[in-house]
Order: sequence, then structure tokens, then C-alpha cells
Amino acid sequence: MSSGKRGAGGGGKRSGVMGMRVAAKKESTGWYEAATVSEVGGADTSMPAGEAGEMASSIMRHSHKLRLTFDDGSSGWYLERHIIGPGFQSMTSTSLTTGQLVYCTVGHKEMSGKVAALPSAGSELLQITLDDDNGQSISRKVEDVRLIKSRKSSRQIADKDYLSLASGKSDVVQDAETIKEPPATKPLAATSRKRAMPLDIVTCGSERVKSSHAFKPAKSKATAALPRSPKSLDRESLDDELPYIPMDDGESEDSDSLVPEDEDEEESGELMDECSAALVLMSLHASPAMRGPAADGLTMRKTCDPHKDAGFFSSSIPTPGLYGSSWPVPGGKMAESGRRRSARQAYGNTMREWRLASSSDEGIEMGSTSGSSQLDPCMLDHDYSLGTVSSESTQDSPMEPYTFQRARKQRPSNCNMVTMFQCTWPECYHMENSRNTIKRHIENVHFTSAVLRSEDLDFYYNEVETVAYSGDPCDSLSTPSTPPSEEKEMIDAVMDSSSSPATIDRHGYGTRHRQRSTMSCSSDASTANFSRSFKYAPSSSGITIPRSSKLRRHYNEWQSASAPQADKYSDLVSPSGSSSHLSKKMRDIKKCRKVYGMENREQWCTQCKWKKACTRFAHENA
DNA sequence: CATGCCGGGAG
DNA sequence: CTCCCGGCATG
Ligand SMILES: [Zn+2]
Repeated sequence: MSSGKRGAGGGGKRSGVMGMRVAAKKESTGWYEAATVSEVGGADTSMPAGEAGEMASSIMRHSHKLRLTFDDGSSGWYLERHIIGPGFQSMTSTSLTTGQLVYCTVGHKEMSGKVAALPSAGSELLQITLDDDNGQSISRKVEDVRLIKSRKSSRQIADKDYLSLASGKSDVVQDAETIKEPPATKPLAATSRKRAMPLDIVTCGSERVKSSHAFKPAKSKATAALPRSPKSLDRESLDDELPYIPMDDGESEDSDSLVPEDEDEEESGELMDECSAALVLMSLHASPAMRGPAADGLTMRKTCDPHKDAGFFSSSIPTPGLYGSSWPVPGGKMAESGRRRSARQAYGNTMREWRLASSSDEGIEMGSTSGSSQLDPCMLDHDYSLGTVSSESTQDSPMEPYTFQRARKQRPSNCNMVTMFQCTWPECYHMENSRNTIKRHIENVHFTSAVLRSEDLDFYYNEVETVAYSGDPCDSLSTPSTPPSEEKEMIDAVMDSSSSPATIDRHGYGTRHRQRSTMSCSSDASTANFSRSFKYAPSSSGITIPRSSKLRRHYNEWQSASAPQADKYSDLVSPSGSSSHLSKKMRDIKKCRKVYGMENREQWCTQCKWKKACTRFAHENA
């Protein structure tokens, strides 16, 4: 089955690249120019093209040629290895020359410019003279510039079934834990149905092995873990699927858990490089004044986002952790970690983009379009920052399968402020709509082993007031995930630095005062929110992500896996103390449902969604 | 109860 | 296949 999948996937890739927006060095001009893949050829090696690709080295097995049609109509054949773009080579593989037209994001806004100076021995930065009015010049890392204009990405997950789940749920802003598994209940039926042992237990010692059909477990396990996806197979597919991973998540041998786990502090701590540290520091300084910058960010977003289909609002400027800094932390230990956290958070913003573009999970439906799913962080990076826009037009531009179509933004008909809880764990911007769920998330995802008291958990999340846009009631529940980086910014913006855990009183739902960001008037806030909590039509899964359903799925998972985040609106829920009191052993077992919660069902692995054995954390629990 | 997920079944 | 879900087993 694997081969089949892979095979199919490969094929998909080939044809899947059609229409993709890429860039390649045009012979006639000697410059990289944006082009569209217009034809796919077979393997070949006699192709011209720039000398780029050297660096790409072994990462790729690009020996195929593709016909690229440049925007000016001309076209030519290029080896994949000479093509820059998502799924192809990254910016670092280019051989830029001065004068090259590039695009980069400056303050949330994409600007074009010409390369004024190439990275030299001294710095690896590229000097770019912006085409902008005052010919300002800036420096950027090669990987931070693009050769093609970015587009808005209207990636989003559709999430239909919340409707059914919410069954009649009316208002978003309404409250309550909302979702509840439908009904289905029934006394007992004397039929003793044997049940396979859960994967997780099977592996570790188990005392609950039922005698009857002791092999069943094996069988089910096989079905769940062995054949379909998993590791063995995906390991490799994964490897060649993520050629751009700039840094690996660590050594964990789990392919499934490319999920931003970062369970151990040490790990990620090391990941932080001086550069990001600097960023963090900067942000720390500005932190109190965060309002300013944040507000700017918002307004900017707003303005540079021309009414209808704003061009893009990408931000390559890593927005450092804005809120981590002002945390009143209890005790030295916390103080320390809090600090670290903020730093890492900032770092996370940067890395997140990369991760976003690289992680994938769920071995299961992988194998498919391997190549195509490689999103070049450099090219896309900020592009997918737009979950925000609704794109009911699943297909407007046949030419941009990959670059997501720009969707048109619509005025929300109603905005509502809702309180969300965001995980503050480094690099995790997971949002939950209830205190309980966020705690659960923290417990299950970040403190799997350690046993924390509920109050401890309070320090790992922030209350965020956000605007929920909802054209449709139930809809609000099904927020598609938003690009982490983007989302975080928004959140940061909306969230006032004033949220201090100190004011939190465990379980005191009402006690805590909601924070309303002072920096923006409701209009701003709502605008901001568009970008992060946009909704789509209920079941109109009209997304425009990947073309093949397979790829799309992969994309979704990959997306969610790369950042267990969710945007949900709804309100506080009832207590029901978090998942404490769970045989600890049980608590260690991670399952999508536990980790993401019912309200973020879209983030569950497919298996879980289908009510099948979870595969995402399968081996992790083992 | 809440979870996890097997077995079936529809599309 | 993919996607759903009834319903049973468990904690
Ligand atoms: Zn799962």
C-alpha cells in the first residue's frame, strides 16, 4: 500500500506543479523572474539555466525539467534544481546578482526592490534598495526575500462538521463548552464485544490483556501502525519531503511528532540563536510600550490591506514575543522560565515559519505529493499568513495552485469579543476557548509527565480577548487554523500586555477582568481579527490549498501539526477540573482529542477524526 | 460520565 | 478509499 500511495503521490506531484508560481533565472535577462510552470517534462539533464542549484546539493533529486512560462510570455525548460519556489529550490540556492528584483516584507508590507549588494564574506545579508518612493535600502537575509510576489494565502481548513457537532449551537459568543458528542447512548447490550488493546498500552507493559483473542491487539495494531503509514515508510518519505528543514526538531525519532512539541526546555533552548536572542531583547525593551508597536501593526495591516483583496499581508519581520516579557512571575523559578519563555517565543515566531513549512506529521497520508508539499519557507514564508480571508472561491486563479489564491476579504457582519486562552509555552500559541481546555492542553502537551497543579497551569496561558467574526453562528466554532506567525502577531496585538497571571484566580472565571486591548478601537480590533479568526462558510470547505485532496489533507495536517493551535471562539466553560486524577499512566498517553480538545477537532489526526486509533501520538505514547 | 476506537456502512 | 458514526469497552 505504501508503494501505491507513494506512486500516486509522485504522479500527483508531477502534474501538481502545473501552474505553480516559481522563479527561475531567465537566460535572456540573467535575472530570476517569476514564472508559472506550464509544462512538465520527463527527466533530463540537458537544460540550460543558471548555475544555481549547486547548494541544493543532494537534498533533492531534481532531474526533471519543467517548462516555465514567465510573466512576459516567454518560456523555457528548466531543471527543477534550477527552479526556485515552493516545492523546488529555496532562496539559498539562488545565485542572485545585483539588480535582481526581489520582494521582501517590510513592516508587514511587501515591497519590491533591487539587490544592491550581495551577501559578502562580511555579512550574509543582502542589501536591497527598495523600489519604494524614497529608495530606501535595507538588508535582508537571502532567505528572507522572495523572487516572486507573494500572494495571499487563503489556506484554511474548512471545517464543516462543527455544525453537526455543535448541533444547533447558536451564537458564537455564546458560551458553554459547546460541542458535545452527539448523542448515541444506550444501556448495555449483552454482547461482549472484544476490544483490542489500545495501541499505547500494548506497547508498554500491560496488565489488561484480555485473554480472548490475545492477538487481536496485534492485528489492530498492525493495522493502525504498521501498514498504513507509519514510520518505517514515512520516515523516508518524510525525509525527502522536507528538504528545507533548516533545523530539526531535535532528535526524537518520531516522524509523527513533528508537531511542535518541544517538550523539553533544553532542547528548544538551544535552538535559540543569538540572532533571535537579540530580537527578543529588543522586544523586551519595547514590551511595555507594546501597545504602540502592536497598534501600529494593526493599523498597518489594516491600511495596507486595501479593502477588497488586499495584496498580502505578510510579515517577515519576526515579531518578537510581545507579551512574554511583562509577566509577573511568581517565584524565581518562574521568573526565570518566564523570561526564557518570552525569548523563546520571539524566537518561535521566526522559527515557526520554517517549521510551518517543514513539519508534517501523521505518517499516514504522507507519501503522496512529496515534492509538492515542500513549501519553501523562503518563498512562502509569509504567504500563508492569511488565514484570514475567506475564499469561497475555491478556484479563481487556475494558475496558482500553490500560491494560494488571494481571497477577498469581506466585511464582517458582526464582531464579538470573546475570550480565548492562549498557551504561552514557547513556540506554542495554541488557543483554547476555555480555561479548562487550555489547561488540558498544557498538561497533555507540555507537561505530559510532570504533574502540575491547576494553579501552576495558570501560568502557562494567557487570557486573550479577541474579536470573533461570525457571519454564521455555528461557524465560529470552526475556525480554521491560522498561520501561526500571523496569528501570533494578531494575538499579541490584541492581547494586552496587562494580562497578568497574578490576577488569575484559579477557577475564578468571573473574577478575572477581561482585558481589552487599549491600543485599538474596536474597529481596529476587528480588523485585526479578520486576519486571525476568520471564518469560512460552514461546510463550504472551499479552501484553496493544495489541489489534490490528498495533498490538501496532508497540508492540513501538516499545518496543524506544525502548530497545535486553534482559534475558537466561544466562551468560558464550566469547571470540571482539568484532567487531573487520571491514572497518570493514562495521562501520559496523548491522544488528539486530549491534546487538542473537542473544540479543535480539525486538528486531530485523521484517524482520530474518524474515531479510529490515533496515529499521531501512537508511537509517542508507546 | 468521558474516552478511545472497532466495525459497519454510505458515498 | 475516505469519511462518519453507532455502540461497546474502559477508566
Ligand atoms: Zn490522533
